[in-house]
Amino acid sequence: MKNDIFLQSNGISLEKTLFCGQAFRWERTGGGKFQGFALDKYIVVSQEENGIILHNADETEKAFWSNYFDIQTDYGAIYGELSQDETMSRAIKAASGIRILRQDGFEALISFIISQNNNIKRISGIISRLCETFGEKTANGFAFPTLKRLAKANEEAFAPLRAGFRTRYLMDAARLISSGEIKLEEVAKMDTDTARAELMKIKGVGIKVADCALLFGFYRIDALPKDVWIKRALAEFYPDGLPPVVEKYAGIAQQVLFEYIRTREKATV
DNA sequence: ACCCAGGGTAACT
DNA sequence: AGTTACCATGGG
Repeated sequence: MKNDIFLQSNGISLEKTLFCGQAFRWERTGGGKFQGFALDKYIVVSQEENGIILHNADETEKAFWSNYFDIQTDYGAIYGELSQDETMSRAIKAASGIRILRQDGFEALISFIISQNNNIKRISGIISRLCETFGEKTANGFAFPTLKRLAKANEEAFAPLRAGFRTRYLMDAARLISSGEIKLEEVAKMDTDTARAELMKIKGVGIKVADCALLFGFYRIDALPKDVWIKRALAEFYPDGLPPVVEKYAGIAQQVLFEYIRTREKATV
C-alpha cells in the first residue's frame, strides 16, 4: 500500500540538506519537490513546514528514508548546544536546516574518491555517468553501481565517465573491497581512527576523503573532513583550535560551516 | 591564458 | 617531517 507519508523534523531544509555537497544524486523538480536515489532506492520528497513528505511510499520505504534523513536525531538540541559558540551561532542562522544524511558506506566512499580536487557540479556529473555506465536501469533512472559490477570493469570501461586520474583510484577501491582485503561491514564497527586508517589503504583515499566517507557513509559525526573551504574557515574563525562543544559535534559543525562560508562567498562575489 | 575545485601521491629536501 | 610538481577535466 503506497501513500504520501509525512515525517516530522522541525526546521529541516531539503534544499540545504540535499545540495550542501554531502550527496550528489538529488535534483529539484520544482514546487519544493525533489527526487533522487540512495543506492538503488528512488524517492520523490517534498518540503513541508517542520518536516518532509515521502511520496508514494510504503512502510518499508518509510523506515529506510526516516533513517536516511536522520529524522530521529534532535537537531534542534544539537544546534542549540552549538550556538553557545558565537561563530557557530552565526553559521547556523545562515545555514540552518542541514541534516547529516545516513548514506551507504560504499556509495559515499566511491563518491568522495571522485570528489578530490574537483568541484561539486562536476562530481555530480561524473557520478551520474558512473550510474548510467555501470548501474542498473530502473523506471526512474539508474541505480548506483554494485560493487561486483564495478570490480569487473577495466580502465576502458571507465572512459565515458571522464573521471581523469581518479579512475585508477576507483578501480583500486573496487578491487580491495571485492577481494575482501577491506570489509566495509567491519569498517562500520571500528573506532573512527582505525576505520580511517583502514580506508586509507585504498590508493587515492587520503585523510580528507576517508573522513568524508566516515561522516557521510558511516555517520561518524566526530569525523572532521578538512577541504579547502573548511581549512579557510578554521583559520579565520578558530585560529587557536576548536572549542569543546564544536569538537563534540565536529561533523555537523563542519557541514554548517562549509555551507556558511560557501554561500557567504557567493553572496559577496 | 590562468586559476580553481569537498586532494593524494611520489619525489624531493 | 615538511614542501612541491603533477595528476584529468571543466567552469569561471
